[in-house]
Amino acid sequence: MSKMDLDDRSREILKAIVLFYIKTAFPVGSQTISQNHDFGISPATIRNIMADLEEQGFLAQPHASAGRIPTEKGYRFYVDTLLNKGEFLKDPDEIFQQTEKLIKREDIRTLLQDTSKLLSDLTRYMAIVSVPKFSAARIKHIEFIRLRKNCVMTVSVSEEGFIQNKFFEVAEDLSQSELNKISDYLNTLYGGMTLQEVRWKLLSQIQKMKDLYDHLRGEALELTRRAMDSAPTEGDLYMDGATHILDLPDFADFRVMRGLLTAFEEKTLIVQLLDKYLGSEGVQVFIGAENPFLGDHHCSLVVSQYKRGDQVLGVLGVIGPTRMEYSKVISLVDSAAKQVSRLLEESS
Amino acid sequence: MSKMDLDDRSREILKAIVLFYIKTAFPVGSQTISQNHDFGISPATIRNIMADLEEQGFLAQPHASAGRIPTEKGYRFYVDTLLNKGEFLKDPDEIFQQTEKLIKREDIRTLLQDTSKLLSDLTRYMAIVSVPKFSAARIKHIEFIRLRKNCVMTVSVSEEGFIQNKFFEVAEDLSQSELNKISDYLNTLYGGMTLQEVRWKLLSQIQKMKDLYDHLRGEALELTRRAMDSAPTEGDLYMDGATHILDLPDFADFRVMRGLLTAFEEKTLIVQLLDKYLGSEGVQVFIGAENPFLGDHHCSLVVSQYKRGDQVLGVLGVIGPTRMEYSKVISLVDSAAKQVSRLLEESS
DNA sequence: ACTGGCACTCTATCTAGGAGAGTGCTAAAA
DNA sequence: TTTTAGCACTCTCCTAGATAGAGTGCCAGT
Repeated sequence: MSKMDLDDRSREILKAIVLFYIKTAFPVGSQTISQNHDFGISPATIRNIMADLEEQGFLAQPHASAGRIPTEKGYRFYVDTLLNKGEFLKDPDEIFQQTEKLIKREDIRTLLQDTSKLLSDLTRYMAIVSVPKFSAARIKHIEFIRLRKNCVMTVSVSEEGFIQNKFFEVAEDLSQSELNKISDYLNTLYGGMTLQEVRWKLLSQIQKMKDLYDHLRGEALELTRRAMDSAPTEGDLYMDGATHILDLPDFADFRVMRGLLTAFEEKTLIVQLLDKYLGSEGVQVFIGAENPFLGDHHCSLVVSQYKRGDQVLGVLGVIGPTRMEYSKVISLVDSAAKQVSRLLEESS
Repeated sequence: MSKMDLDDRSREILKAIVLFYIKTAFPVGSQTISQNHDFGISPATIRNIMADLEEQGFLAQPHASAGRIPTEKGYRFYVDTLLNKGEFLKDPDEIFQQTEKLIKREDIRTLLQDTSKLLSDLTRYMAIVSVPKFSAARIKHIEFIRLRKNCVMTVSVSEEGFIQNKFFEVAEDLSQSELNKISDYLNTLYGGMTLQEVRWKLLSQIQKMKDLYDHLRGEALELTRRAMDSAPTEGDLYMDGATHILDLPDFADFRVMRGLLTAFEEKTLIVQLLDKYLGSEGVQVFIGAENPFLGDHHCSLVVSQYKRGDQVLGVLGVIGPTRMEYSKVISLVDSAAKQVSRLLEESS
């Protein structure tokens, strides 16, 4: 057979090894395979095939006289071609419908947070859910509130129901009714645009400024500029189930576990990387070194985008050891992404 | 000497043992003490004193022929009477002023979150900061926003600048201008009251209802009721530096560490217990089993309240092993609480 | 092309023994 | 009466060696 093309029997055996290792976390020997499956061949033959698979890079031995474990290439082959539809969870969506009631939909952030918790509980791995960048969201409503003398707060609400708020000091004290006027004006003028668009429009269309100036007091202009200005909360991240990974034998090595957890203390970096590497539609699987930020931690990443209409809002997914129950996790992540999208879409 | 009254020399030795153990995490032997201090007595004498201290419950031996380690009672005595003012950090406040710039004060939640991060970075233990219960906060502003057909969102802002938001479906579609009227009415009528007070007033003063009914459409009443109704976000909790505890030799026992971390996955429980056990003013220290929720985890808790005016808003503090650098942590927590209070107070 | 047999390798586990640290006790010294 | 030196004892930790077990690779036979 050609170097990269495996015959059926080799595939079956590779699959058996991957599945067994996923289940037990122990290196798999030829005898184990022969006992648990009825391939009709002896352990010796299996040994030969295993040696071939190792030569081609799908398997590896932890040490010379141990069983085989899958390499990252092995997992990749398993996920890409060995994992067929029938092996996904029968009804992941049903699970989500059962647990839908758990999700308090009073608040979108709560929805995302609950989804994160749910994913980690169901998979027993670590779940992540990214919170959309606010600056890309369409503004539904903007409001200025006078907190106290010379101190004003703005609250912006996006069409999806996300909220951003911001404080600032102003030189001249503005009354609440004056602030209301500014709010009203902005809402009619800029409603439905993204923060970025508003900012751009505000800065470029100077002639509009005159118009604004006529309606409002001078400070209002400055106030508006500052409301739009400065980096707003760029994507945040929810994480759950970090303690699950303490239970995994894969992370028995203290340093690996620690490295993994500290990597996640810098959430913003993770969000940026997620943004960058998540191009295509649907569930994506990154195995081991394929993902840049969990590189040396023997981790895999299963993620999918969630969206509203055709706008991608954020990503959600699961992080676990490379030795992960891919079939289960992939279907759960897929299902969760669809569920969140559906809830955001609902009656839009 | 009486059973509970230690003479000066015993105190000095107890203190030396506590300090040494805090520094090294190894059981302290009589020779170690005699070498590192010049008490002018021989190891044998120290041994006798140590035996006395053990009998009185201040020290314990991990096993029969090992050095001594402090018991919880030992730590308690150290914190209460052996730790004198001079040993606190010289200028904890200076540290905070240096790092004050780190704190983006655009958002109160961010202030609290940054404080939590700062505390954990400075102490290298785990930091917690509780977010005030919203229902007890005075409402500064309430706003209804029409998100889409039959779906309304309310945003409430407290005087301190905390935000709560909530979605709900309404039977009849209300326009934004109608919602604005409701907002205006509620703001004039109920501004400055707590959510609890508003709810109570709304339910009890039925005659007021008539008034409200005259001003607004029928659904508005229902809307208002629902805005005030249902458990709002009861105190949340920020945590930082959980990974620090992975570095501590005290938590080398996997189960202890795991238990500790999972205890914190249920944040709400911790918040409730904090509320309950935090009576008095200033910094409080709970050592080992003295605190109910970290009981068997060899943990101590150093917490203080932060407030605005004379209203206690929440608590902040540090969780670490019983073998904790109390002098440093106590001054940092004290300083942090004062700093947060000051920032909340500022120009109020 | 497959299989059984066999020698070999490597790990994990158990045990024994020795080094080291620290204690408690006793008897002598202050 | 208090402190000290000496000493036997105990317990942990580390190391080394021996053993069992699992799994492999290879070879010769089917």
